[in-house]
Amino acid sequence: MDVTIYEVAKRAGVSIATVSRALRGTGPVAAKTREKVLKAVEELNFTPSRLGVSLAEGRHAANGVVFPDLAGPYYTEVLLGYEEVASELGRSVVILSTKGRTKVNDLIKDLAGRVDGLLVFGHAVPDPLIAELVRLGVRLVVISRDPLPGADTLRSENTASARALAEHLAGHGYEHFAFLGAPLTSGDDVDERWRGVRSVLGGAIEAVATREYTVECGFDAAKALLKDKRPEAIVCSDDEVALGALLAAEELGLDVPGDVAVTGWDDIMAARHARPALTTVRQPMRELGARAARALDELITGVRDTPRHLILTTELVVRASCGPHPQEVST
Amino acid sequence: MDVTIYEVAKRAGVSIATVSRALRGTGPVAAKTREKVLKAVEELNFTPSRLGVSLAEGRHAANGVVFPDLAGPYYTEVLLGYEEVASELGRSVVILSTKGRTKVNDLIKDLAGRVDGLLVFGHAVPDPLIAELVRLGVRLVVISRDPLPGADTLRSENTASARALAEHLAGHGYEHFAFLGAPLTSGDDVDERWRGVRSVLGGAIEAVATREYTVECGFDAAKALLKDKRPEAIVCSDDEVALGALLAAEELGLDVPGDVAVTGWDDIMAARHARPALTTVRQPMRELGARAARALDELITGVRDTPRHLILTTELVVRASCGPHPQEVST
DNA sequence: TTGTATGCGTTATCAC
DNA sequence: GTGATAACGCATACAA
Repeated sequence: MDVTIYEVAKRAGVSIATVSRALRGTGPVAAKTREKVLKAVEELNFTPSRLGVSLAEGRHAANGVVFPDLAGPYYTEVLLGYEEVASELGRSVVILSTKGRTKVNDLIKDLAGRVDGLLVFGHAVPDPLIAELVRLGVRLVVISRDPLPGADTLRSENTASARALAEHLAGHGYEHFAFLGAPLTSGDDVDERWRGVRSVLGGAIEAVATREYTVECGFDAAKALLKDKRPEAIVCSDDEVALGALLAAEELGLDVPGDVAVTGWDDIMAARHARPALTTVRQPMRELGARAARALDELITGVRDTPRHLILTTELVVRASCGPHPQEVST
Repeated sequence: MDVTIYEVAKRAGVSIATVSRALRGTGPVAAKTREKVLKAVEELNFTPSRLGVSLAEGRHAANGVVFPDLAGPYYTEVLLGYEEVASELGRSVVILSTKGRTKVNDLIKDLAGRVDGLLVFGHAVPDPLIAELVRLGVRLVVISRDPLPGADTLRSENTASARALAEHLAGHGYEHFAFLGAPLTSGDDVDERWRGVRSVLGGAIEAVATREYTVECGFDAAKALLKDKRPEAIVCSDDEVALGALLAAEELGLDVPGDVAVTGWDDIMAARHARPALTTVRQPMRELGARAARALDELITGVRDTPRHLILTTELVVRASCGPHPQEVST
């Protein structure tokens, strides 16, 4: 990556304008000339400098993505869907993880300066900074959050699914519930799930915090919870916390769902393989990422310039962990 | 991100050279002048264009990473270690996934054109292309592979660990083994593990292919294997395949390790939580990524210009899945 | 159909 | 201490 368009032009005996035209097919070039150019390109092994192209075109041909962490399948799946579509659209993906990072704002601003648009997970970017980015004209898609002025938002449906899940559990006859996975930040996915189940179960459900949304944290919190008072059913914020809860129950010698029912959220691959198989709400993670990439592309190319707020549908997946069912449902 | 250095200069009543100097602290600037500049910068909300800076500096301040997929904790962990250190060193990370991608070579070349150096996982980049990249002068760190001319390579130790694992299993008295996870490409991690165990177990162990290194594939392959002839111990290429094998055994009503022993590799978080807890070989995934980032930085900055081939040490982690032990080992 | 010249936004080398 | 100005590598109006 050292040879420039000038050397190609000289070797082919043409001007750099002609080389550029021949290579990108913009403007007319005589067949014979084109051949000379291509030959020179071949011989010199020329590849246009990305920097030069970007500077001249006024675009990076790259998208950014900001996430808190990459732990667990959720972020990974969304990221893969995002990268795949971005790549299809000719855009690279620049990543930024914020967890445990100092000077997050600077990092995010720097990132914003090297891409045409940004995908942001939940609260990985502080709200004031989001507002500032919007003000600066940065194309933004925010995932798993309430609608935000100036940016696209994209999420899976939570409230109705949460209600459906709660009603299903109530149908099992349970009367004492716990919601594991604290709804720390309002307006995000977990908060919506919490509100959804509570709107059905009311005072019969109590929120219990986990430090993070991981198997480990779910395990710790569930163990403490189950030792203390024992709810009949634990509604977890996500599958990983739920897997932790299953392990905690086992360690305490409790049967699931016999002694305590457990449910998750997301339907990650491990949910189906858990013992017992996990009742959960399926969320289209891959598609979330893919849609985000397309939405960002629309914003960047200017096909659309008014923000859009999309909600993807989810599906209640009933398996064994929430209790016995007359006719076995397999998924 | 629209205001240029010229507007700042005009507003501050100085030249662009002075603005640049004031901002990056290169060259002398009168205290009073600096203040004027900073004020103008503040008022206009100026941020130097990444493109302009990169073009002038002749560097991208970005690293690339090419992986086949992001499925499972292994790639994710390495990636996080890599991104963390790269970020510390002031470099962004541009990702590229090759799985199911057409025109992989073009994508990789494009990526190479927008970064200062590349981290490559195993065989995510075809060997001929690696050679070409080396020829083009691209700084390269290849992970989990045999040493390669012109590039750094970095991996965890495999052979000795595999031998230790095999000897441990032999110590249990087993006589018929299977290696689950076909060593498809020679010179990579799984191939080394296979050779290592075979060097100890000889004809007593047989290789069985999995389509990929995932729980699903491990499950399928293990089920077929266990239905057919039943080895006393299954040595899996990695923890995910091993988790699949555990599930397969359970589905077939087999006890682990009573009916069949199972071992993994990597020591991902789920290994400790598996039932039974998985005997495995711990590999420092995070550190692998971190080291890769530092190595790349050395290559890019020119601190070092001869390739280095590093091997990180691993640790045999004996848990319950390989059989009963006199004194219980907990990890 | 082709070439010239300018712009893109910086940094850095010189003069002053 | 400061200011012109030449790179950096390309795309593209505009002229020819």
